[in-house]
Amino acid sequence: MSSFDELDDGRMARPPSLSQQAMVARGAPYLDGLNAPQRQAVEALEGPVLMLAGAGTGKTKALTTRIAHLLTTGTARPNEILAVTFTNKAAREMKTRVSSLMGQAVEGMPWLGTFHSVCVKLLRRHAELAGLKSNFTILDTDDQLRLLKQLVQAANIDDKRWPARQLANIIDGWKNRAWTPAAVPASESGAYDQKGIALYAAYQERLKALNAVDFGDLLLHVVTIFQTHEDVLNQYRRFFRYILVDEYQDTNVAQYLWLRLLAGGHQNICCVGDDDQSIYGWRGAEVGNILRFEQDFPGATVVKLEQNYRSTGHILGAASGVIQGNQGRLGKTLFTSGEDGEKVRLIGHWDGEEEARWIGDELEAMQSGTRGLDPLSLNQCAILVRASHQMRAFEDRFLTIGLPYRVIGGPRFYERLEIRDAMAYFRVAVSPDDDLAFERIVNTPKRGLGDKAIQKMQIAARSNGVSLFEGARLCLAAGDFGGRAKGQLTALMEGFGRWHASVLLAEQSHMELAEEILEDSGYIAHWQNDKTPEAPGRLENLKELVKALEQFENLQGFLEHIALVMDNETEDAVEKVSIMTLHAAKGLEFPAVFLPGWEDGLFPSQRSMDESGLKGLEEERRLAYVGITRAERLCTISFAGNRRVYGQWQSALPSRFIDELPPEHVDVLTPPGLYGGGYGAAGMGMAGSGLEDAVAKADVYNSPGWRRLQERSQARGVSQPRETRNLVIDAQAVSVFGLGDRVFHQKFGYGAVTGIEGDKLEVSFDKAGVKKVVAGFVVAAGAAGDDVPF
DNA sequence: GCTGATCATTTTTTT
DNA sequence: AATGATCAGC
Repeated sequence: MSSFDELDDGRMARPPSLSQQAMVARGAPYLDGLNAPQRQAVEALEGPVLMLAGAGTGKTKALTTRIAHLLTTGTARPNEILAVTFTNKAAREMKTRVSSLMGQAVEGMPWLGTFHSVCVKLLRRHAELAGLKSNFTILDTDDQLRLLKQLVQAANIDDKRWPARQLANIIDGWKNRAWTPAAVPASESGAYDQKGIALYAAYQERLKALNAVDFGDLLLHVVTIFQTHEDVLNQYRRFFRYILVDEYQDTNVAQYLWLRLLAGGHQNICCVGDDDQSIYGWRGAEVGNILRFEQDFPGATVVKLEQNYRSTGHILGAASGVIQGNQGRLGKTLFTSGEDGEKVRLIGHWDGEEEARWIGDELEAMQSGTRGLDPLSLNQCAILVRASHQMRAFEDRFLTIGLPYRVIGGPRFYERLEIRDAMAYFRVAVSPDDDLAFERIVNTPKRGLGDKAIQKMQIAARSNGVSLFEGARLCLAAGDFGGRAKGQLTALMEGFGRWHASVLLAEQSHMELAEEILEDSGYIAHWQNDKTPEAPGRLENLKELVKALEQFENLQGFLEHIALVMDNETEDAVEKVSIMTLHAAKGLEFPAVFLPGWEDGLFPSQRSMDESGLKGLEEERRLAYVGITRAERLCTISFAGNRRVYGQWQSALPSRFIDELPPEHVDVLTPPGLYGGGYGAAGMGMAGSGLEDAVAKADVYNSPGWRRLQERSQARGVSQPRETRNLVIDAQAVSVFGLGDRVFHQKFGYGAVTGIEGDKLEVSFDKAGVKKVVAGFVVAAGAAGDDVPF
């Protein structure tokens, strides 16, 4: 195990060097660029500090300057500062910015990293206290799931009725709350058909036997060690003299306990966060942590950063209006000294495809500059969606018009099948007793080893108390396999014998070794023989994987890195518009932002509201706030009346969040396609404009939500399109339908009303079957719809 | 043991 | 609509 040099606490009191004293005396230059609250947050070095930093208020600047200040004044040395973030990206950015503030590379800030990477370091030092060896492996969610599935099946549970995935979520939830199996409260005993707690215990036993941990364990084990070994805890309380925490609103209970334990002595903890940007509640984050900070750390200095340097006045106004709908906020009011800029634009569309089409056109127009705005490059534009399935409409559209785009946070490189297979090969080569990895690839490519064969190996392994790898060897020796299986498995085992020796001796470069493994195991050939269209891409990815090895000393180092750093940031020279989820957008900013899909049920997400009620709705609202505040200059919100979800057409009302936008900050755009000629025909290039479309679309624009918008725009003197005025059906028309009425729907055709629930109708359509539709989207047959030819 | 066909399922996801 | 999982048949 490595020495404790990073943790040297031998010289607690050190006089600042002369240069440091001189620096303090003349006022450090890095402080000059700060506003008053930022400066206060930077200079309050001792004791607990809560920095409430609204979106775009320069929180990273304050945080990094604080670190620089700690170092420059000689208050702390680099290795005495514990600074934790949630993402590798955030950690990297902090490192870079501290370095540039200091005017030199920061030598060893060994404890600036993600919660998980810091915990890995700690756990490797004290693995034995958690019943592990210090070279434990870190399982990803895939391994975790396969392991749980085995346990579920071993317990004779019908994994159809009780999916392993569900158990994984339950266990993750418990770990997030820092509950070991013994500590799970009785109130949870009903989980997973009463068997949850027992399976959790069995799972932890298996992990220990495998010398492995999952992501949740990294924190849980360290917290447990701190709680049960006071000497260890006290040691670290002395080492980490100053603690800084980024995105505090996203901490879960385990992380909270971890921080409280470490800060328990000196209380030199500075937490930065924004309760209005807490959007990971479904992942165990507790907004309560930040709301309770002052009780948890009495005497805390609370600093609010409210001056926004990112967005225009209208954008901030719209965001503030929306977030005000939430209860129990700590309450910040963002302001800017900049200009009001463009109002937030709001536009409704007939369906998701039209929404994508319109945004595509807008993006093209913006590149040459519109509305007096400077031309924007695609790199400066982003489309932020609630759910990833919304991305497809945009991808389809952008591919057809040849608009370059990049999807952020999509399927990640290291999560791809072929990469995971290859890494499993590497894992076995490094540690042959990595059972999960061995099991993954023992029959990939096909070696004639099916379930039965693997079962034999497992029995052999378990009854002899050895690894699966040794179990396979025993089975071979016992002559359990014949024919093809025997030959191929023998070859594979011999291969691993060679490769493992090569890892130990390090006689050849690890890149050569990696290539040899993939080649000689037949894995490359496996994809070369594969006729599916994605096979060439997979081979390409494998090449890239080997290339990525270059940056590492050896395979072990690579695997360690990969377990914790799964990001796939590919900087691209080509200008592209970014498409990502709202979650992925947190912390980013763009001059122009599009927020499509603001429909009730999609955003706010129905599921979120069903599962978490008001809490869920408030988290959705914070997501809306995060979305709007990503925009610097232009923010465009849109919704579609109809959308295809899981292959079925569904109608929806505009999001309730749209009604929460303060009208004075919003510009309601005229519905496209409603002009006979003009914009609709020329600009949109749409088929079927004119009366036919106007009649059909009148239904959408007659929905209650849309009518509210119309009223709003009318009130502000914006004229609505000529055609719609004549076609607006009175509000009562919505409730006019009765059971048995014949109705017409644009997508589903004619049908009869079979049920009424509030503003929703159940309609039995002649061709499309029974569907639930919003009353606003159907027309009484014999009224407007009948005369329209389709 | 492997392959193809049918059937059910479908959020957001820092590590 | 598309993907993944399971099951029947070879």
